[in-house]
Amino acid sequence: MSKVQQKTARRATIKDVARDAGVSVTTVSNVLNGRTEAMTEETLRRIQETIRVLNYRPSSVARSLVNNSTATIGVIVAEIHTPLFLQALNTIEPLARSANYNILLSTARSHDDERQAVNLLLEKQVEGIIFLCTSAYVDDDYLLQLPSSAPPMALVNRATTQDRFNQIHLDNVGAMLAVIDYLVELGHRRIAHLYGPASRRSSDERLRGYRLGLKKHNLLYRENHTAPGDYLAPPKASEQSTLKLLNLSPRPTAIIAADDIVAAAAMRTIQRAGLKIPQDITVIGVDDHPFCTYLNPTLTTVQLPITQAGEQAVELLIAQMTGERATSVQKTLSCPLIVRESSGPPPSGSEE
Amino acid sequence: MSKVQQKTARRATIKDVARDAGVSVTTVSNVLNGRTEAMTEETLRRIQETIRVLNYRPSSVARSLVNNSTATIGVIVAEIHTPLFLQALNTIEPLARSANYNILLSTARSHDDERQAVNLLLEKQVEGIIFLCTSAYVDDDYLLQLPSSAPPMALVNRATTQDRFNQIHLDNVGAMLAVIDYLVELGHRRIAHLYGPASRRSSDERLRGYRLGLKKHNLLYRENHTAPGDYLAPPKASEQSTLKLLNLSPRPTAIIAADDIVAAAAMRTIQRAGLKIPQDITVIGVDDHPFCTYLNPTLTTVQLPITQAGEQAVELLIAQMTGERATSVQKTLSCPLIVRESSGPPPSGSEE
DNA sequence: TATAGCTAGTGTAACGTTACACTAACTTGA
DNA sequence: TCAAGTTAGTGTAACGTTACACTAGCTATA
Repeated sequence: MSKVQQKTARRATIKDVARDAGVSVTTVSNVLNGRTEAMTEETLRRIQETIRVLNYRPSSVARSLVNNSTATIGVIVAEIHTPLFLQALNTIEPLARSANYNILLSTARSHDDERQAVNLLLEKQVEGIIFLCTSAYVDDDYLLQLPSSAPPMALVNRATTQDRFNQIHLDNVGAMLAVIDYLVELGHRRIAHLYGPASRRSSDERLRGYRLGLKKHNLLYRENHTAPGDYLAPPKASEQSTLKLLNLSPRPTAIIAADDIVAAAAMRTIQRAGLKIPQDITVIGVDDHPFCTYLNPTLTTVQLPITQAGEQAVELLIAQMTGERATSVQKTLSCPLIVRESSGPPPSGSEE
Repeated sequence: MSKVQQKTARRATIKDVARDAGVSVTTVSNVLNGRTEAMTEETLRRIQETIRVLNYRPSSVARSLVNNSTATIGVIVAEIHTPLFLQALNTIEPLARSANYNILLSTARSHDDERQAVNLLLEKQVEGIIFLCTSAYVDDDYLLQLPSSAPPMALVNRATTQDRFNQIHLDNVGAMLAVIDYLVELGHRRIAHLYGPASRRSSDERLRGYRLGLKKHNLLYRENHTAPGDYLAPPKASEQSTLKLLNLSPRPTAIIAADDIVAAAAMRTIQRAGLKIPQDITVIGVDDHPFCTYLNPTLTTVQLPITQAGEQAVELLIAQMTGERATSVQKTLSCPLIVRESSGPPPSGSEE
């Protein structure tokens, strides 16, 4: 048996190509970078053939060093309880790739994790960082201390005090206002809210939107119409909160859940209590998980446009990285209400 | 106003640190790499202080070039219709990071996309590639042509003819056998199957497991007990297939869906036809999406251990990259049945 | 007091590529 | 015929780091 191929061959370099093709490295480099105007067909052909034979691929590490650019965007995904943020990568990556950027991915479960991830990405010389974040209350101490040589950043749904960063927020307050408008329009007067975990900024914002919405329509905010709907906790908690609401007399005619998971728990509890959705009670979620359309009835919900936010983050970053725009941008995306089967008018005779 | 800080400062390099600390670059490099034995406290302190002041971070690009190692693993996610594959990143990334590897992410929607992603990752000099894949029938032409300098690869759920790659497969046949065993044990005799899209290898494997299971228990394979349950198509198709099964007389007492999404569509169809799950009919899914526990009733399903597969892929790659193991490994993971509320004994009097 | 050995460093090639300044050989035209 | 211009290249510093070979200055010992 002839040992035709070595176990682990050394990667071919531009020098190997130059030597085998009988030209200088500069000429090969010119071919690699499309500068082929002043070049004989024969030379071009010979170089291309040599590249093919040696299975040569330029080292982007070396390129990065000399060009001082890695063509890489770092993405930190800090929210893992919902797949929405990871799924935004399905849009972010192709978009970045079409602009010739790669995605270096980090996940973060804690503030320290995030900090470590940022340091790692900075060492890797990424040219931009996207935070796909929890709206947890985290401070941004270390973000503020970043050197001026730090690349542009885009924070999706992440709290910060600085407008030196691009920021894309979700209009949680406005979304709740729209939900209440919708419910009142349908005739609901007793609207309950299963509020999210205290650790999330979004929980407060939605609760605020809920209260503002009630006020707007001259409805009383009742303490006992709210109960915890912690999507980070086992569903048991949300089920108990739902039961508590169902036992009120008069019963609320609509429940706005903290998110779709809590809404699903509420739906099960309601159905097991022998009530019909939406005939007896309306349920509305938040997130617009894909599974909303698989529930029975399908779930009316507030859509969180994370994918859209991710897209915009990429575009904002690329505009800054290419020098097309110098300043950072802050924007707030509205969250549309997606009406499905779980919402409808309150049962007749439900007036107080 | 004094111009204390430039708008975009140049990144500090090891030379800047050496100059400011009054030592050679070698000494700084020694500090960076923990070789501080032969060093006075004073020198060490001065260097560390200078690093802090200049906000210096070593360039991993330069390190990669000289060390000929990027400490990066490429991950290609080729399955985007289900979040399971992307969610595996929640495990893969921390695991890789704890071994000091970064994740360079690519998504792939087509064979060409995948090919392009591989080329990109090779240029980026990743030290290993993980395919988190569709089980679509794709050929592996270009994989076979990769040079011997290509890094180790781990294919999760991806077809290939070569055992030069690490491979982790899912035991679809065994899973279906186990489901049928379970159903027969409960007393079911008329078991239907909503089979997956023809483009997926897993669809065939599960159909084969279905037929083998029936045979094992001396049950007749009936053509009309199978119908398409294409999770890539709109749910309408699955609903119609379910209706077709419900209209059979005698009716099947159990339906095994192609995946959880199809199972959810089947459940809705069944419930709207006025039948109860599992009292009138059992429904079983495949995937174990998180939403299985939010359905009403909660869905009995076959768990696809993608996360576990991802973990093992990382471990296999790292073992090869560190030279701990030279050969590739092929393994098949079993897919456990997760029994929840949607399955139970057939209705009494359902014997033929 | 010569020298071997130690301590705390230093100097520089090399990694693979690109940018920039250069040039040999040919062509053109007055 | 020769200067100027063009064509098709070449040669090398530089990017930021590490590895490796080197050394100045001190101490201990015979």
